[in-house]
Parts: sequence; C-alpha cells; structure tokens
Amino acid sequence: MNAKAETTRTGGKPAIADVLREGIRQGLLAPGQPLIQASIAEAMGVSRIPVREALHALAAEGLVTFSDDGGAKVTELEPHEVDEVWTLRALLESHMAPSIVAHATDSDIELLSGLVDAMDDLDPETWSDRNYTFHQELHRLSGMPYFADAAGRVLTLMDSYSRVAVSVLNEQDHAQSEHHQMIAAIRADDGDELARLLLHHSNRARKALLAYAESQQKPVDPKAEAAAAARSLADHLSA
Amino acid sequence: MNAKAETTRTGGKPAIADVLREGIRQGLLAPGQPLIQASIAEAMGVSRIPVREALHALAAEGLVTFSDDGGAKVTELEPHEVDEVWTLRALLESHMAPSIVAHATDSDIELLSGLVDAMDDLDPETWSDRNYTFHQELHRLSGMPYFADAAGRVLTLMDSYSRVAVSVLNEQDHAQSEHHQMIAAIRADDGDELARLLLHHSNRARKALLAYAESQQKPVDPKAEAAAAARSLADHLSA
DNA sequence: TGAGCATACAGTGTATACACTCAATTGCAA
DNA sequence: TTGCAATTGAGTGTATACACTGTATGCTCA
Repeated sequence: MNAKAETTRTGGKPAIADVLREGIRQGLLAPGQPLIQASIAEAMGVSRIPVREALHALAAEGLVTFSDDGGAKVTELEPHEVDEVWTLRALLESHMAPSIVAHATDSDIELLSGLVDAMDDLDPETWSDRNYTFHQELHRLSGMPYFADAAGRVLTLMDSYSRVAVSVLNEQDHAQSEHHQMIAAIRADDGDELARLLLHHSNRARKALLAYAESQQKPVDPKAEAAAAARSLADHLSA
Repeated sequence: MNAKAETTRTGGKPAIADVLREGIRQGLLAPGQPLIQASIAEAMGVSRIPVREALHALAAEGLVTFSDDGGAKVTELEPHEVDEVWTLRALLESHMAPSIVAHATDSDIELLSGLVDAMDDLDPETWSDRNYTFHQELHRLSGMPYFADAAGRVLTLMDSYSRVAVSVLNEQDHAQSEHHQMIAAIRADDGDELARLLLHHSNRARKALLAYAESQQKPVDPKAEAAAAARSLADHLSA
C-alpha cells in the first residue's frame, strides 16, 4: 500500500527490498525457501540491519512469512490461496478498466500496443516478465494509485505461480490473443469490454492454474505429512 | 498482506508496529505527524532498530510515508485519495458478502448481533472503535484471508478519517441502522442483500465524508499557504 | 547398544556507536 | 543592516557487538 512512497528510499542505492522482491517474483527465490539474514547480508555486502528491514517490509507486503521460530521464508501459497489471490486480482483489474480507458492517452495506447506486439512469440520466461510489466502499466494508467497498489501487490505475489501456468500450460497464446483484444477495447474507448476481457483473462488462467496446482500439490496437510513420514520411516526400518 | 502472519512475532511482547498502528488508526497520531525514531524508541523503552523495522512495515502497509529526506510521517490522505480508498473498501466488502453469509455459523451471527446491539447509543469515539471491530469481524467471517487483509488494510488506513464522519456528520445513526439490516440479511442467508447493504453503507458514508473533507480542506497548495503566512506576517507587523 | 545430558552452533533480536546529510543558527565581515 | 560562511544540531543509515533461543552434536553412563 505504498502508493506514494518510492521504491528506493536511499537514492541511488540498489534497495535491498527491491532485489528480494524481484527474486521472489521471478521465482529465483522459490516459495518456502528460507531467507537467512546473514547470508543475504553477506551476498549483498551490507549488514543484517537493512536486510531485516527489507524482510519486514516484504512481510507486510505478503511476499515473506515469518515462522513461529522467527525465521523468514518466501511465502508459500496453497492452491486455494492462489485461487483467492487470483480472484482478487480479477476483481480489482476489472474495476479499474473504465478508469484505464478514460485516462489512456494516444501515446499511452501506442506504448501499450507496442509492448503487446513485442510479446508475440517470446520464450515463456521473457514473456512472463513482459506480461507483468504490461499489467502493471495498465494499473498505472488507471490513475487510481490505491487500486493499482493492491492489484500490483497481488500480481507480484502470484507471479512466480503464474509462470508455471505460462510454461507448463498453454496459457501464453490464449493470454496474448486477449492482450490484443484489450488494446482494441482501449482504442475503442470501451471500458465495459475491457473490464469483461480482464475478468475473463484472469478467470480462465485462474481455473487452469488451479487445476494444475491441485494435481501437483504436495501433501502440506500435517496429517498427510505425518503419514508420509511414517511410510518413509517404515521403509527405512524394514530395510 | 500478512494474511497468515500473526501480528506479534516475539510472543508476549507488545509489538511496536501494533502500538503505532493503533495510534495511527485512532488518530492519536494525526495524519502528517512526523514519526521520529529516537522519540518513539525512548517512549517505548527500546532502541531505534526495532522502531525502524516497525516503521518500514507500516510503510509497506501504507500507514506511514517516508519523505524524500528519509523522515517518516503518518500518511496523509487527500480528499480524492480518501474517496478512492473508500471505494476500494466498498468493492472488497461487497464482494466478500456472499462468502460471509455462507460461512457465518449461528454463534457467529449471535456474536455479531450482540456487537451491533451494544453499539446503540454509544459516544462517537467508542462507537467508532466498535464499528472497526464489527467490520473486521465481517471480513474474518468471509474465510477469504487475502480479501480480508486488503479490506482490513484500507479500513485501518481510513479509520482516523472515518471518525470525522462519525463525530461531525450524522453518520452514526445511519450506519447503525444499516448494521442492524446487515445482521438481518445474514440471518436470512441473503448474500446479495448483504452485498447491496455493504456497498450502500460505504458509498453513502464516502460521499458524505468527501463533501465534508473538501469543505474543510486546509490550504495544502503552497501558494495558499504562502498567502496565509503573508496574512499572519502582516498582522504581526501591524501590531 | 541405547538413553540422557552437556556442549556447540546457527540463527535471530536488539543495544550501542559511529558516519553522513541537511538545515538552521550563529558569527563575522562588508 | 545585510550577506555569506562556518558551525552546530537533529535526524537518519548502518556496522559491530552481545544476548538469547532452539537444535544438533557428541559424550558419558547404564
């Protein structure tokens, strides 16, 4: 919700929180991965203090979770959480649509359109990055900083999950065709159509991803984990 | 977006961020008020380090803003921002309504109902506190932690502004009657009606507050401030 | 061999100390 | 008196150091 605050506070410096946020978003720091203060501090060439501050800020953004023992790790989303977050994004984006159409100038539209055109036939990784930028740009155009901030936050939170949908599922082509339709809707000044497209865009991808996530789900249920551990133990003892 | 994280991390301790958050929400720390690390640290009997962490976390929540010079202050919302945040809350709450109705057990309803009944004829300050609790409880009942978190965040962000609406405007009676209607809608299992009520609830209050805020707006325009200073100076010199 | 206990270690939380920046104030000179 | 420069001070940013906690390791003893 730092709608007004700039991301980098200390002027030219790299801003530790930004580096971590990018790493988490791109999946370089995988969900569940422990974030050890000392290691991060050493890797970044700073002391633990600014690292701690960054971790707490990211925790407030939901990207990082502090366990009961005080250790920080990259937030893991369970399938039903991915579902909820994706729904939230759809709601926010579709609600911003009329405002996006109203605020977009010709040069904004050209920029967006160029962005989308340049996304045709990209490899999944690069496409995902551009996709993130595209949606962020849409949010910015709405002129609604608090909506944009909330939407950007969920976009970041689920980006590493959404990359799965892009690489594994057949999402990229679907999405890309919808992106072109969105540009057309903005050109046509049709806020309702843009809202409809954004809602549909998110919801289809959400369902595809959810189905995939549930099929891939590891047993996070403690009982199931305990059962798995018991099986492994039994195997081990009988060997 | 700390949907899963508990507010207090260090077990029994008071949690500095929580104290500040409460102070800001209740308006004890007024919008725009500078938050000096050393002063807070001394007041709380800790060093500046945990204070800094709390401030950064609150900044990520939007309650605190870091100026360009590094100083932190309580976030100030301009009227159009209050308007946007209030709209966001209305959207989120109304979208949660069906889920609230679906999840609310009989004992939940009794608890909510008791809460509302106890709010009749309270003084504005106490009523505002209970009102905050009531809405938070609604969010919690939805079983949608990310929606609840986003809604709770905006609720906290605008609470000190909303108190103005309660004390100065005639909001309390309106709102209270709508609260009773909400309970009835939940009892009747009518999610759409609850959504309608929540939307109406927020939107009416939003408009009233916006009109008031714009009428009260201090001259934040530098020129207007300079003009005011000039007037004061003239008074002083002529005395 | 196996159970219990002490020790070492990894990691976090925070207090202290020092460096840097910006602004205001003071002092000096014209 | 006015203008400018040096100084002081308030405030932030961060590195270092130490204390505390939980866990793993290893040692001792039955």
